[in-house]
Amino acid sequence: MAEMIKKCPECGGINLFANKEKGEVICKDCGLVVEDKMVDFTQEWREFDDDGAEKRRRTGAPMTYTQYDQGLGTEVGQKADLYKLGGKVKNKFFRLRKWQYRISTAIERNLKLALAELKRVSSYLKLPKSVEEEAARIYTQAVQRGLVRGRSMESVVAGSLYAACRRHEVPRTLDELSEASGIEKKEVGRTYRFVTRELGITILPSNPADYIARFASSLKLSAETQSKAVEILEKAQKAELTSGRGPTGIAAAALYVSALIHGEKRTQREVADVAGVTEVTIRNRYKELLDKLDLEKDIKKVKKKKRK
DNA sequence: AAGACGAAAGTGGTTGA
DNA sequence: TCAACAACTTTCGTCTT
Repeated sequence: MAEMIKKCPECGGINLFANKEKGEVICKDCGLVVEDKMVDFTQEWREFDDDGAEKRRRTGAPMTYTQYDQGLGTEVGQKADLYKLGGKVKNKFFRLRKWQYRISTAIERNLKLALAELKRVSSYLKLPKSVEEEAARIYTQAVQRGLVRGRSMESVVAGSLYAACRRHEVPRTLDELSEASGIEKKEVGRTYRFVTRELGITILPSNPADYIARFASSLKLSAETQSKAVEILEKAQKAELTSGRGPTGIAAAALYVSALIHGEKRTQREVADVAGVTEVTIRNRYKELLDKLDLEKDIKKVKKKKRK
């Protein structure tokens, strides 16, 4: 692409994220899909002979997981075909058809409802389409594996969405998902863990830097403050202050310090609220940051400036 | 008076026997 | 399966601006 889009037309955010795999550019602040036509023209296979080419080429209706039957459908035997068959075989096919019908309607009815719910929550959170698709895929798998049994459909939807967000590095906090779906935070977390474990979905621990952009914009902090916060985060990671800690807490603390240094002071309360952690957590992380990264001088500088 | 700080007790989840 | 444990929260009292 000759020219990169620098700002999100929706919210003016500068934190755009190019996901080549999905062919999209996403604004991490508001989730808007800024550009979805990053077409990859290269062919990912080579053709040696007609046979191989036949197998690898694909055409057909596009498949999507946000349709309950993925845009495809299977029915056992068409009626017209069945009457051509003899007695025994015909009976067998009728039995199969009946079972197919029973199983598929049960699953499909559930899926239809669930996907409607999924779309609702997803649009409430302004999640990009790619995340919605992923979540739908995860949910479909969960249903097929019978993981919904004993759990409410809504909580599994929320869990799937959360997992999809994490995989696409479009982080939403558990609190936000909880609010959007009306499911308790604990429950969302529980089903999230359950579903990812059962389906063997590996999720990289979320990077605190991913949260900075969104927190900063809801606190109306400047771009310098934001990049300083990311800088602090990097140092913190090298000092091994980040492992084992909640990423939102770290992100919040880094942002708080960075705001102090740039004279854009926000109270711990304010930062804590947007990050969905408590002031105490911010204080703890904040203290650690000061201890290990000697940022004291930076803060003192600001204080001196103020006195003048 | 509001915000920052710190101690203490409680919660939910992970881990290791 | 249970107890120890770490991270985080809630609550509350004290200090600072």
